[in-house]
Amino acid sequence: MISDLSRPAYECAPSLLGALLVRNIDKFTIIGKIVETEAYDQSDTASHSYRGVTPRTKVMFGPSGFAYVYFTYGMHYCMNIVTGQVGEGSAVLVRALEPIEGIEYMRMLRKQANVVHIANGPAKLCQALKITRDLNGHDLSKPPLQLVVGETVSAEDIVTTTRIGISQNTDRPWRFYIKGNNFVSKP
DNA sequence: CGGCAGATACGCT
DNA sequence: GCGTATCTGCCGT
Repeated sequence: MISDLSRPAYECAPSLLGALLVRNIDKFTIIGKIVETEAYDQSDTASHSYRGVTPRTKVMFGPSGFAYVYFTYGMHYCMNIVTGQVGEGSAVLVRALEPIEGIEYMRMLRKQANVVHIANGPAKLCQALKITRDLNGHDLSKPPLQLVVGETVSAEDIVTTTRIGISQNTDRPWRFYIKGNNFVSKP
């Protein structure tokens, strides 16, 4: 079983490092290890959930263990894992994956030969795993996209920093990544 | 490799 | 209208 996702996002985010995302597309299986995450919650002006429930953000307020996929910049998808209690509006943004299986398939989807650049960013990994709006609200305990237990990352191998790409609450230390991992977006 | 512009749709003011 | 939890290509060093 995956770590308890009913906890606050800033606690789940570091504990999700090392977990695996398993994606089934037709007969192919793609697996990536989570190496970088960020926490967002309702008390946070940088979070989509800050202004309450809307059609777009309602998944964030639902039960934990579901996928919140949003579209931004007119062309990119990003994927979150919903955390916390029902009604709380919190989630963990998956910012980077280390490709484990199905690398050739990911290369094709990304049109990118260099493995390091296949999934080292939130929109890149959605391209690599073919994650779109269809998977918004998907239960991550079931195919075609599952969150499963991977390696355990010890606390001393987790680096904590401020978050990337936001203009509010930039001082919150809510970004986490695996120390020394080459597939992190910005080490 | 670092910095910058451009792409481009949609939710919310 | 405006700003966006981003990426890529193009430029200069």
